[in-house]
Amino acid sequence: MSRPSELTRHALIEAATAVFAEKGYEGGSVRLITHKAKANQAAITYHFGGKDGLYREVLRGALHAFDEYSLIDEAALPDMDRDEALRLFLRQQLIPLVKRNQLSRAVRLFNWEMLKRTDIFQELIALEPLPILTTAQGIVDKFLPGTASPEERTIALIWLVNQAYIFVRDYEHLSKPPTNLAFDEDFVERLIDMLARMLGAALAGLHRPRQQKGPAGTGPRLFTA
Amino acid sequence: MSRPSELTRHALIEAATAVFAEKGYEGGSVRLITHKAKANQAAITYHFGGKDGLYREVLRGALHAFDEYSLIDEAALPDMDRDEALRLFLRQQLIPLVKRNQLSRAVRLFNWEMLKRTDIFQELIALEPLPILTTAQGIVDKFLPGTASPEERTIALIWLVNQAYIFVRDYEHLSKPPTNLAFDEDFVERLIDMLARMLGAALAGLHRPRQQKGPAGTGPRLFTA
DNA sequence: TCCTGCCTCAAACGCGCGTTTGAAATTCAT
DNA sequence: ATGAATTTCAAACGCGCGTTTGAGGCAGGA
Repeated sequence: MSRPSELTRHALIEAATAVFAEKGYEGGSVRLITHKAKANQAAITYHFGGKDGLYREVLRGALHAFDEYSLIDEAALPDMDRDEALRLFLRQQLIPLVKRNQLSRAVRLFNWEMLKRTDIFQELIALEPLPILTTAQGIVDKFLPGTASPEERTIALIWLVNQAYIFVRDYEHLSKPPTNLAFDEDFVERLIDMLARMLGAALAGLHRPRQQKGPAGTGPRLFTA
Repeated sequence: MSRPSELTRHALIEAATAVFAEKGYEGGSVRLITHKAKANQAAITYHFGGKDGLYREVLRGALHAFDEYSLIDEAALPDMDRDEALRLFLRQQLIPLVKRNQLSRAVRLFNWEMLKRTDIFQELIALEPLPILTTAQGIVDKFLPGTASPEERTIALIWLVNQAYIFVRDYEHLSKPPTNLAFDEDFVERLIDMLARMLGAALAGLHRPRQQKGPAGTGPRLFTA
């Protein structure tokens, strides 16, 4: 660890994590990263083989941060109340709005990957499932009955995972006119509460009787025009 | 219109609309656009003052396409059943999944603007409200009682607008492993139905008692886990 | 015919990007 | 201390980007 080479390695990963979390993979330039890390541009190629290798290391660190700092104990999830689990899940995802720590940077990184998937990310999660996804799947399973189709489960999963990211994505837009939302802790608490009620109702509503209005699934095609 | 200059002008706008709808503003290069339009690169600067001017024209066309081809008659909205309005709204937003027409390209353009807001877009909607937003606001108003706070209305609006885009964003990811969703018309119909039920329940659940687990209307009790 | 405004074109400009180069500096084992 | 391996460094390379240049084509009126 004290070997001088490890020093710049660590500084690069640290700087890259901050930059990629803020700007995404494409938006984060090696010039900015090396400047923040007080290192030479060539160091990235030397230590990581290139920008992609550095990003892979950053993603690994983010996955590790989830193991370490996650609000949700994966093992305790099955025994949890489903509304409580939903709230915990939302709180974890909305952390970047009020905190700046390792967990919030990890959430931001995964948020970017939701928007623009990277091959590097794709390969990484092919080996090991993303913690957020397994958690979300667990929550969905608490709401959907065993009779739900795989397709329904998949849609619900994708849907749930994206719910909090709507507000994480770029809250700077929302805090300026015409929206003017103030993202302080009180607001985020209200947001979590409101979202928890909405998402809970949405998921709970899934295995209720369908719309009485008509045969929704096989109804007339309106896409012809 | 038949003046030779109008010909390349129109070809440029046409090509630019397709390119920007597919790749967004930053991702769409003038070289690709001019190649598609069989025009010279300098023509963009000549006719529109630059890439931004061309994009402004594309956005104007998209707004016009909404006026022209929208599935939702803004005037008829207040008298519509709220679930029906929700379904129509979702159908309109999910059109890009199954059709490639002017409306679907407009939806895609606005989808990109949801992800990465452009100054050009920002200025445009400052003058005139976005049709999608007013429609969504109308639907939210159908669900939320007059007693709801402005903050709640705002959050619900932002939330609703983003719901369909989750699936529009990049359905190519979802149609490949490990998701493997087939985006044919039948599937999109089922998706609309499922989302309509979920979002309807979510919005309707908002002006119900808060996280009380008691009231019988809110859903099944959580005796299980 | 000549001129004048409109329009097109190939080429080049300046910039930021990720990466490579080759030598200097530093570290480490012998 | 010495030689080899490791690590840093400033500079440059090649590429794609949006834009500019300046010459040239092409009308229509005097």
